[in-house]
Amino acid sequence: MGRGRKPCCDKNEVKRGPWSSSEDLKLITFIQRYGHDNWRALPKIAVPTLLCLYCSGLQRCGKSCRLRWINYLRPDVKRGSFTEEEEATIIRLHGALGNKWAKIASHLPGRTDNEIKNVWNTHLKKKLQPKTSGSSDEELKQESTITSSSPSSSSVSDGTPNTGNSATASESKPLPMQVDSEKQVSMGINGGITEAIKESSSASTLSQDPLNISNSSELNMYRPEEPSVLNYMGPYDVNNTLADVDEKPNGEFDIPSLDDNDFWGFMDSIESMNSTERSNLGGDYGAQEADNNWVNFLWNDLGLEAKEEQNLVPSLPKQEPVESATDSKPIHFETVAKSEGHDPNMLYPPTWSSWSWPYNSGF
DNA sequence: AAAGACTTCAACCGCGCACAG
DNA sequence: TCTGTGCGCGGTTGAAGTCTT
Repeated sequence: MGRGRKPCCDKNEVKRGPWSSSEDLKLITFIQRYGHDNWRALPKIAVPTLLCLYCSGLQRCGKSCRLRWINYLRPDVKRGSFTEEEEATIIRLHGALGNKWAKIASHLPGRTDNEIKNVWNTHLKKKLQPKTSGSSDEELKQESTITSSSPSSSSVSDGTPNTGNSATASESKPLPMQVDSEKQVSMGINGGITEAIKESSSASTLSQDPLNISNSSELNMYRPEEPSVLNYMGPYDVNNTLADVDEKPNGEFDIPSLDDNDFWGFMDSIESMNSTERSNLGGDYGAQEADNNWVNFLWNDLGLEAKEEQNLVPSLPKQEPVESATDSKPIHFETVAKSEGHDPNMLYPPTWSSWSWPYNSGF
């Protein structure tokens, strides 16, 4: 043997397994800053910048970064259970295409091939099994009714497959980091926000964007209630740590430099807290809800937002030379005042429409 | 309450394809 | 044409969660 493909990265050098919140944060800040034209190079860009005494940097294989981004982190990924309509579409397309998960996914905006593959293997295959083996005419008829009534069937036959990535404005807009409402509610870090979201998005949580809000009374509803990372009283001195996140008079925030050990240590500490520690905080800190903490922290607690009118993210240079490990630059975000009466103490959640997604490669 | 079985799904792996030099 | 490189895809794995006994 011996002549196989060269492995994309040295397994001894890259980290594997589940992603931590801070790794997610590092990945997304880098993608926002540099894009993802070259997945394999991404960790190489990231590592010298991120390498510091405390945190080991984004020591992930580019492939792993890509997977994490596509399947979990990208803003238009739709999470939560599949609707009956989506399931019917999968069944129909699987019948036509077979295990072409990526193709099937292209007809289901916001759904990833991996997710569809999982759903097929865990639910749909079993669901269909009794039908295919000993299916009665009644059952078959029922199935064909479901599939033929699927509104998305036209998009299949018209020969213009939806890429599934563009999330056109007329379609149901996915939330930034959308998760299903039940999961949202149990997420620890900003239970207040997510409770409000759940209440406000009564029947169709997926068809409307609960964060796309326009007046100040609605904004008030989304202010994080206690406990929040902003008043966290755990083992870290959060007040000191968060003092690094300077709010400027115009509503801008600077995320601390990536070699800011206090800040990143704090981020790491949140995810590493055990359930007892979380419950000691007195809030809705579920034992397994550490993932996405950074999402809530950034998007909701800090209210970060790309500047739509100035096209902030695309205007950043694709790559800036990093001269040395100590030459890291702060990742800088800006928030947008929602109105003239912008209250600097108010925490503004982002809206999907304020995201201007800069990358051509399918997003 | 505990142990084992089962389920779920994020992540990994290796391959094929496209493309550049 | 050949070779190397990178990306995307589909199959598979295994940790964690849930259910059953």
